[in-house]
Amino acid sequence: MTSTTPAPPGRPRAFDIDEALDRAVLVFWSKGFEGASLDDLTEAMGISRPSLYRAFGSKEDLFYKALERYTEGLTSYFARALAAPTSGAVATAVLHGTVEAATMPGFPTGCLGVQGALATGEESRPVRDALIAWREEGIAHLTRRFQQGVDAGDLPPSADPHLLALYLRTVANGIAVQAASGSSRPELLQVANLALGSWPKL
Amino acid sequence: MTSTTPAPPGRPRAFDIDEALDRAVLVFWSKGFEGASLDDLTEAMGISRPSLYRAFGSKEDLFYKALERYTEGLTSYFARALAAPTSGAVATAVLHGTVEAATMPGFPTGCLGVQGALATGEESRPVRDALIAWREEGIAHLTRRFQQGVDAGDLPPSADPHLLALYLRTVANGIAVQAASGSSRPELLQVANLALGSWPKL
DNA sequence: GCACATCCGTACCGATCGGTACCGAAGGAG
DNA sequence: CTCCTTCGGTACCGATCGGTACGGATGTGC
Repeated sequence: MTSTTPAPPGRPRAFDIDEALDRAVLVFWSKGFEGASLDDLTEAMGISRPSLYRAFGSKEDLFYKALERYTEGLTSYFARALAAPTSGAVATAVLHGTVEAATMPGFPTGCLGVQGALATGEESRPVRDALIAWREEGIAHLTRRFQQGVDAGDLPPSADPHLLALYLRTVANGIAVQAASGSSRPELLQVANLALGSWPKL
Repeated sequence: MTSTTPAPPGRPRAFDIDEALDRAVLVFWSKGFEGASLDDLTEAMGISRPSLYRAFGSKEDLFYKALERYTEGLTSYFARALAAPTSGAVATAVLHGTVEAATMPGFPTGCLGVQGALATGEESRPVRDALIAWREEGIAHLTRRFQQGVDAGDLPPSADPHLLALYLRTVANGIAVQAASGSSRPELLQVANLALGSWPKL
């Protein structure tokens, strides 16, 4: 007996909501928001259409929840990378983590946060904007971390934290696109290491 | 009187086919292949639906022709960049050109070759694959150019032409994504210059 | 003039889109 | 047991999707 909520009224849900969400992540990841139809989603999740709507609200809400789960799961390397001891180690961990996450065997290639909705029609604009904000948030986290690096002296005083953060995010975006195009993990690791060659030295 | 084909039989076309194609480029560029509906396209092009089909075949064929026109027009900087005197000048021209093309005032942000169809549903896979091939072709051109650079001695003998080409394309992809996310031209120019800092020195 | 070929747009096609009304089933509370 | 709430799926909704049949218009070649 766990200490979870005692037991909600009504008929209990017959499927694992997190497992279903994981399946939705894979569909959105490989086909994008607009390319993923409700039939694609319900088939992959193993549930009927009304069940999906009861559990997640709408296709758009499902996407947001899938993005959240993706962030906390397959992209958790990012939060760990921010905790690396030096700014240089952060940069290395971010790019290496990006390469690994974007070329994970058994998963779609690339990054949900990039290819989920890069250019869309008018009605999917909120989703596109949410992904822009998602990427922007990553830049903001990196900027703060590199400002700490400047303050702590592991970056030169002349270093521009925002520029470095934008640079990392740009290279990570590019890696995601190349992974989606079929580039291999070893190739992209070389690219990441080459990009790290411009990292400011003390 | 020009020296074009004398005059085809039948009723002459009432619109400029290249101008219509330019409009289609803008629609595909900003909304992507899947996000661009036929109503979006016909409205922007100023022609009716059957006219579009007579002139271009299908939505998919229209996209391919739009991509071709985009390549020869707004992305012609790439061909010029390849003709720069040294490998380093090529790299600089490619990234600077990418930034400019991706942040051109009055045009959609980003790059049609990236956001036109990055992740799609099953039925749009040929379009996605065509864009992968389009980007791959750019890498192949750069690889050959940098091999010339190694042979000519403007790159160190240890330089890997393919890796350098993949690196440039990766950064260019990332710049395109960031431009589509709203990053400014000056910001991205700084990013491009930072990326060029890893360029191998003689 | 007459054929002929191509273009024009209106009005339509079946298919698929995202989303929901409905009703029976399955649980807890009294 | 009865009530109540939520879940289950079938079967459907209007809207939009990409694509086309068709009849009138407009040009060239004879």
